[in-house]
Amino acid sequence: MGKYNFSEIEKKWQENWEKLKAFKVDESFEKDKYYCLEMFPYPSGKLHMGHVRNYSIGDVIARFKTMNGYNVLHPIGWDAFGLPAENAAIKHNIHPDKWTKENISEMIRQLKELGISYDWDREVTTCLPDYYKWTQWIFLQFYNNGLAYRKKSPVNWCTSCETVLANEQVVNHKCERCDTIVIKKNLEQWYFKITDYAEKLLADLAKLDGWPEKVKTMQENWIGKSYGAEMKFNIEGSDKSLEVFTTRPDTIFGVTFMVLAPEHPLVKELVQGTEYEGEVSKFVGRLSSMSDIERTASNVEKEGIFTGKYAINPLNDKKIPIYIANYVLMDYGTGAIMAVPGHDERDFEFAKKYDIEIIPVIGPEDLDDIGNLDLPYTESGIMINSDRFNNLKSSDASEKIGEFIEENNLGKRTINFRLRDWLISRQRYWGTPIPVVYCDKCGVVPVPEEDLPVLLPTDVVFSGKGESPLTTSETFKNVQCPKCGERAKRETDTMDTFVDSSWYFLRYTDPKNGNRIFDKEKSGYWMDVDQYIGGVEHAILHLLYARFFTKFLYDIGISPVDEPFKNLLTQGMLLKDGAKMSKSKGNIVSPAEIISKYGADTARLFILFAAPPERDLEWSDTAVEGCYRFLNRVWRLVYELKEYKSVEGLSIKIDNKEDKALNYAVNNTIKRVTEDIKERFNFNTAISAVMELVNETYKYKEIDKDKINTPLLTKSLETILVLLSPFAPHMTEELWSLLGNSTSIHVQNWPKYDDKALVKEEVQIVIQVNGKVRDKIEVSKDISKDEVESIALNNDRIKSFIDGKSIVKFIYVPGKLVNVVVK
RNA sequence: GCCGGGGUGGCGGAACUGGCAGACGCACAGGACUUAAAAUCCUGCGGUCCUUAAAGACCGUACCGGUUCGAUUCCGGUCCCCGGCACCA
Repeated sequence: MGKYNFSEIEKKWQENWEKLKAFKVDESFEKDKYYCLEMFPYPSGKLHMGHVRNYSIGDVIARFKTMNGYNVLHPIGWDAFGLPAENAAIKHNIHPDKWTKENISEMIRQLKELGISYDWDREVTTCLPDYYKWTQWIFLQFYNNGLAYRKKSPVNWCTSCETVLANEQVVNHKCERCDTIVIKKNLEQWYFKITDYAEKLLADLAKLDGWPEKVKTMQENWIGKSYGAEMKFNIEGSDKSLEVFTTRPDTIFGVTFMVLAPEHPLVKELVQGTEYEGEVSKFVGRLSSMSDIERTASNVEKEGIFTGKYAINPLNDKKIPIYIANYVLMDYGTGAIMAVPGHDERDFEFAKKYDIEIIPVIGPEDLDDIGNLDLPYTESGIMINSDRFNNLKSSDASEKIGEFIEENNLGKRTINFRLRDWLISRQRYWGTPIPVVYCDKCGVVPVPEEDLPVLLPTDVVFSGKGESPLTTSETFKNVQCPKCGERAKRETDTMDTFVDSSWYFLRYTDPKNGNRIFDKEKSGYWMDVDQYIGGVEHAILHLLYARFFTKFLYDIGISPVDEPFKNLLTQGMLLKDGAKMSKSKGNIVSPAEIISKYGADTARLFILFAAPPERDLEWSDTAVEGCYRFLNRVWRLVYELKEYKSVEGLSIKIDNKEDKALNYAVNNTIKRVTEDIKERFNFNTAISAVMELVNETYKYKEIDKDKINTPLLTKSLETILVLLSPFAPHMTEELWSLLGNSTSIHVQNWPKYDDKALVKEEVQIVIQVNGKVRDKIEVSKDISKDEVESIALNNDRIKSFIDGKSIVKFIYVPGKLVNVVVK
């Protein structure tokens, strides 16, 4: 008998699929489309198990949809700009371009080894000019619409590497490369105005029924919408005033002090020339030299300093001291707060420490004595000490006070978001150049569309220090102003790589288009992405940015949809020995190792069988072995029985008990596998179901040789192979052709089950007494309640349990169980 | 602190709409085949008790309580684990 030689089989079919372009997309637009997308990888050079899981999940879905008659777009590409390439350049003296391209070809090889059904003609690579030209084009659209702007603002800075770091390159407040604590530095940088879309990004989360609740909640929290009021507090003895934002206008009569962030622009002015100036600037200086980690660690004690100045509460003209303190953040709200120690934990702690007055203004409804109120009281309740608003419910008071301040021009009701604008400048070489020129005469001049792409130069020096390596390229830096033709300087920063990945799914719809970002008809046909699959670590950044881009491109008439991803599946992490697989922990299992030992089909099968896709997956070497054994078992079964392959079109006749059982199993398995894949993505139970059918078929072949129903047996074998084909594409293809089929198993129609085969004449009914199973009986499926009742009550075993007791109730769930309730 | 997910045999997990808890697989044990081993095939496999045995009884889905004829599933409360956010005014 032929042995299951996985390495030979896998190689053979991979070459075959490649030659035939087996998974090339049909662009006729006639069939219903299905766009199945896995998050494209960074080309690190090596696939890890997380990739294998990601692409295996996507591949099963893509193949399943194809077999169900959909025109499936299943592309792959490379998120190819980024820091590791530049680090390699510094460390190994290899150009990022070369390093990246070598990694890509290595990863292509590994992906092909896994047998994923990609259309390799639609590859997208973000570091190639034919892609980043359009990234730059999008930048210009943002710029022209006022959504790309420059601003000076504090950014993450590593003092050792002498460069700006992206948020994602700051791990635990430290530089991921050298572990130096990151500080803030004031730099002029480019931003995308994502805050203009805060409201839409939040509201449209409600449309995303196919997204996990978890991801939506994370985005909601990240956007952080809060309703409140903005109010002006005049400063005593000054024509200046302080603006504050509060979500609790109802507490305004309890304001006993104000606090400014140390970076607040008015701080200097408030203390200038006063006895407080020295101490205050010392305090501010000390805080600004602190790293984020020192300043914002959760257990840091509140500390502050009095400015010597007072503000006036606009509602009761009360004079309140102005402080500066570490716990107020410049980048939320207005950078200044009205402090209500009676009803806010933080203000309370501060007031206690600096001995500031505390006035309660809200109490619980059943409060008898204000003296008994436990402060700080942060709940809602009934207003006290609040002049004409006394005795109102605090929620109503919020409204009333909001109206009052608007009527009296003291402020306005407003909404605040936590979301900040997106800083996209990076002092990096290996990224998309920002298409902008600075001219002494004309100022900021965008590069005209017809001059795109602004190409990355190659004559640069990688020192790993200081400014962008692009500043070392004279040919790049020095240009003519596109407007006036005078000498000008090119922007030498590149864009955050998250910009590149924010629109790649749109480019897949028309990846080769040289004239436009993508064809309208094509993107209209393919978008939106029906199923997006990736790690939950992208829940906020990538998925929020991609939504932002899509909405913007929709608004300017480019994107056909305003939400990119209809359904999102976030896969769980891979664990080994209870910990996340990671290089630093040394608990990595390499896909290459598993593939060479057991083959890609086993690797795929295990990773889908061991846990449902959303859950974390614990690696088990012995369980991998088990999956390998299962594939061998299927191999032997089909190999041994291949001579039974029946003549096409022969109808299946079922007449004995064994045939009926196998026929039931075949149809039931089709039903279960179909539902498990289609409705729940529960690949683990789908695979279990196929295993059961394999077991059944093994049993069946042990009956008398002359009793074997050849067409039925063939049907069973073919069903096993077809149902298993999305999971183990190589082995099933080999066995399929061994059974004499001339077309690929992967173009077969997904099997349909026969309802009639699933009807059992005899059903098993469980008999319970008081909810406990006491016996099981076989009865006709159409049996009436009265008949069941009489059978149950005359059953000897049941009799012994109801003997001497009276029957209170008789419950019959048709086809399932009866429950005799006795007392 | 807030938000999300989870807690079921020795292990991964199943039970989809309130109806037989533990499918399928792993590990383990016993047996068949074999000179032997591997592979393969068969059998057993939640706990306690009882019995010569067949069988049977009771307990059991983190914990406590509730609803129900019936709860892993629904409700109230408690504990623990994992993930995200966090001085957000």
